[in-house]
Amino acid sequence: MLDPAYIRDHVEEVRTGLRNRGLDSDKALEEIATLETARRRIIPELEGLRRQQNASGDQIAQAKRQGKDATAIQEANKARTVQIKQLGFQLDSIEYQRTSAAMVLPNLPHASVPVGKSADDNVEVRRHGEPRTFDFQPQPHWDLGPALGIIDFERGAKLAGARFTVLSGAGARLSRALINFMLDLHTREHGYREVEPPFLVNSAALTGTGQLPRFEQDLFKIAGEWDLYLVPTAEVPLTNLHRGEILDGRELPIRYTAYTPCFRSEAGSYGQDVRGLIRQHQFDKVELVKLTTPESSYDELESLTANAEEVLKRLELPYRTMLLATGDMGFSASKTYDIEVWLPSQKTYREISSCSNTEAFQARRANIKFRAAGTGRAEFVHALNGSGLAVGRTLIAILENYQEKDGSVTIPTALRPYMDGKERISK
RNA sequence: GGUGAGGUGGCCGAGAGGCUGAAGGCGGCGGUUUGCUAAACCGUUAUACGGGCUAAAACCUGUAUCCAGGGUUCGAAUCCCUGCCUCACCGCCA
Repeated sequence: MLDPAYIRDHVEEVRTGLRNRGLDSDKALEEIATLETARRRIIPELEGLRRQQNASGDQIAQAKRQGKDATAIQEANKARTVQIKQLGFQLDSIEYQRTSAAMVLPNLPHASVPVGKSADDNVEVRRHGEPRTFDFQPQPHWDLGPALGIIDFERGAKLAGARFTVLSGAGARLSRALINFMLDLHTREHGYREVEPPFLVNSAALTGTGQLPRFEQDLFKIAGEWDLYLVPTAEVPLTNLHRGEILDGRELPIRYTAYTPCFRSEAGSYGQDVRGLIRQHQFDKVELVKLTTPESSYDELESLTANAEEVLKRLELPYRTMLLATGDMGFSASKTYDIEVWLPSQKTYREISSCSNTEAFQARRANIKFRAAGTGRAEFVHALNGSGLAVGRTLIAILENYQEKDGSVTIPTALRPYMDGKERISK
């Protein structure tokens, strides 16, 4: 959430930032500014009344102790109590409206983010590895996988419907190997603490990271009287671990990694990536989350992105890293790098990780603060997140990039210790 | 699912209508002492939102906050209702 007080005092700056994201927010900003002003008119009035009430309350107490009559003061207070209650409800209503309006606005882009309408305006910042040249026609994974008997789309559909898939045999094993490989890398070498969170989260957590209230249609909600949703990403439980806390500044940065399945309804994505494992209702992901100070958050974004890229380097998969333009960024992000892996069958780079600095946007929603060394004021942390990596898409990339003419797939060297030393998947 | 007991500051724990932002202890921070460490002693120690002062802070001041939301009352941490959560026991169960 953007700070309503900041919006009031910097309407033009906020308007420009949101316009760069392709959003016409004039009405919303005006509403927030107006509500904020109204709020600051009511607060002193209300507090003045309460102050009088407190003072005469003391008078009553004193009179009673001395055995005097205090009926007159009591009567005056009675009237004022009604007034205070009414004004209090009015203030609650204004604050509710103000927060509701602010909650649906996305984050402001960082100054280093290229202004642009769409993914076409994203900027490539680096590229690693050479796409392999094939002396045969490389197959897409949706042909390779079923042919090897390790991916079963039909049976996935039988069990749960479209966009659900069964991995079996070496496919299931490869997926588990990838999860372990990624978690080991991030915990042993990159300093992240491994977490196994709940795979269901409540609405408060989803509000903290920004999925709610605006994107409920993208989530799977548990039926019945439960306030629970399937996690769309481990970013939600990991970032919310410290919701409502004030952290010791000396503990920062805090780095968490978790493997979770992720569940997304993919509402409105009909027709996109209908084939294969690219876009599923359920997929596995190893996530990276950092909570840090405002001073260090952009350095931490660079290292977090590098941590995710390292997975691809070790797996010897060609990728490029894109700096997203203002129009292509997610709701909560101030700045985002997408890592895209080469897919030979599509002859293109496809997103396999998205690494973002949300600055104080999520921290304000989730109320996560820190206090600099010992004393000092509590202020909002900066929260970062990134995929490290999406497991299903990594599996696709391995199948497609490491395929051989006979339809078998070589297992990347780095992964072999996790596959009982196996070098190849074949029929 | 049933029954019972509870939710007070970073933690433990008192308070049972006004004198309580809240005793006491622990922890944290600052200091005294010390060759260093420990111990001891002294001081200090919540958050949010307003107002004042300010370049900005510091600071001063007000209001709110004892799980949350309602209610009773001139006045609620304290009484009543609802919800949420925790613990214990029973049942069921990986």
